[in-house]
Amino acid sequence: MTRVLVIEDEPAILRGLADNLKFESYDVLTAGDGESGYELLRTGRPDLVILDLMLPKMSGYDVCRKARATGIRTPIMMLTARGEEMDRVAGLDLGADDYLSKPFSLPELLARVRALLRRSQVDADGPDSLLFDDVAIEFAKYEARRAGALLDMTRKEFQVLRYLAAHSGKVVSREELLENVWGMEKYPTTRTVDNHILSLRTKLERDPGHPRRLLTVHGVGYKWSA
Amino acid sequence: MTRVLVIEDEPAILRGLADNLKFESYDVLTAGDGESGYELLRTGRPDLVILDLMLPKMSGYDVCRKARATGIRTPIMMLTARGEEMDRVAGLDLGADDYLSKPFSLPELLARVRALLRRSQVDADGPDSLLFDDVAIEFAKYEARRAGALLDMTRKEFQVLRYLAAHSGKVVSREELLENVWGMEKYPTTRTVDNHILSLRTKLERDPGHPRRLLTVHGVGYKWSA
DNA sequence: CTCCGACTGACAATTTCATGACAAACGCGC
DNA sequence: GCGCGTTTGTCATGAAATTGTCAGTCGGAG
Repeated sequence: MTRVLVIEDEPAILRGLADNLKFESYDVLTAGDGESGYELLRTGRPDLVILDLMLPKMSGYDVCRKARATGIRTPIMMLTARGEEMDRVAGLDLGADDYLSKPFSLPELLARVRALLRRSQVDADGPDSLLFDDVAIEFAKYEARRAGALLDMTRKEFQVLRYLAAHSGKVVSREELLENVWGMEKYPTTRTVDNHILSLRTKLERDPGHPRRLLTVHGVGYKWSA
Repeated sequence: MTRVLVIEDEPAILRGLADNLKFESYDVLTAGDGESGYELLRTGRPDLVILDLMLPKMSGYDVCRKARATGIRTPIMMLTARGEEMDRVAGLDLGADDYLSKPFSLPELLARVRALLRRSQVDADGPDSLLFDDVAIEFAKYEARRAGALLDMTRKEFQVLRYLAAHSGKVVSREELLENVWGMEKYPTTRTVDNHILSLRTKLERDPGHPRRLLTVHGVGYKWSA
């Protein structure tokens, strides 16, 4: 069963969310403050977290940041109180995956929960690390080394590489990459994908001009060759 | 060509959508109310429907429900007006595949349209792999090996081969191939088909001069012999 | 304000595709 | 078996589509 962790200090809202999620047949964990919430996030193996911004002991921001810093990639939906001037972008950059302002409509929250879960299922099966040639990559740490030396790779590059590696061998179209790595709210051109492939190649391939790992399949897309 | 049906009563929006979809080289059908929209949905063979919720004569809900009830599985993207208290859950249960709230960003709509279309095309006919003689083919990887060695095959070759193998034993006319592999809007010469058969034979047959897999049926077409 | 990553657009390089010509093979009637 | 019209095999070539690459812009984070 899918497990959802709700971290929220207002008992009425916490209760309402928990009941409704249970009714939708999710397994529900709850926490009333940031610290215990973070503990449950670490230990309870939730598939998704609904995280209030204003919390006792540790703020939602901090929970989110700390989780991401330690490699936890569980999808997080942030809740902000009415009138709170949440900087959506800042929140998303902390690693939250979606965000909703109170008061929210319950059906909308449930729809977003489903959407997040659906999306996370796609890239959840990505590998935690990659080893090939003289390269070692740890996705949790966003760290890549080549012959021991740190490579300067960007977030997007990690994401693109991880998605390709998650579907090792299978050809992935540019559209599929855009949809799953960038998300539907963004809409760069397919040319953008090529650029990231290009930079990945120059960093990872032995001979970037004749790639052996990040392969082009003309007219279709790219594929990762393990 | 991919055909999109837009059912929307506000002329400005209808026009805008139609123009932009045409610019993206879709074939566009339009309807201004629910009833005529439903008729076009039944008779126009669209590949996707963009459906406004509030419509004269028959609501978007009803169009969607009626379509699903009669076995029409065309992907449907629903549009909801700003401030409308749309119950997304109810909408989803009616069988809509995606939603967007007005005002929406055009690029996002187009991205979602592409995503929906791609998903609906995933279950294209044909086997996932082929094994015969000393050849092994995996279509998802666009990879063909002969005695272990990679063959350099093009996208069209994979597509043609897959279609023939999907109808193993049955004779397939050139016209049928052109329609199903190239698409109805393209119309190359039947000579083009022969060329692809030729290259497939030189790559896959033990003795390309005396094919045993890709057989010619004089005056009719080709067939795959498993 | 400055830097860096992300994105765009242009152009070049490459790959694939379609066409047409001609030769070869086929089917059929004699 | 022979001749003839039709269909298919084969190849070279140019067109078209796709991708590689780079420089420059934009916007947000520090």
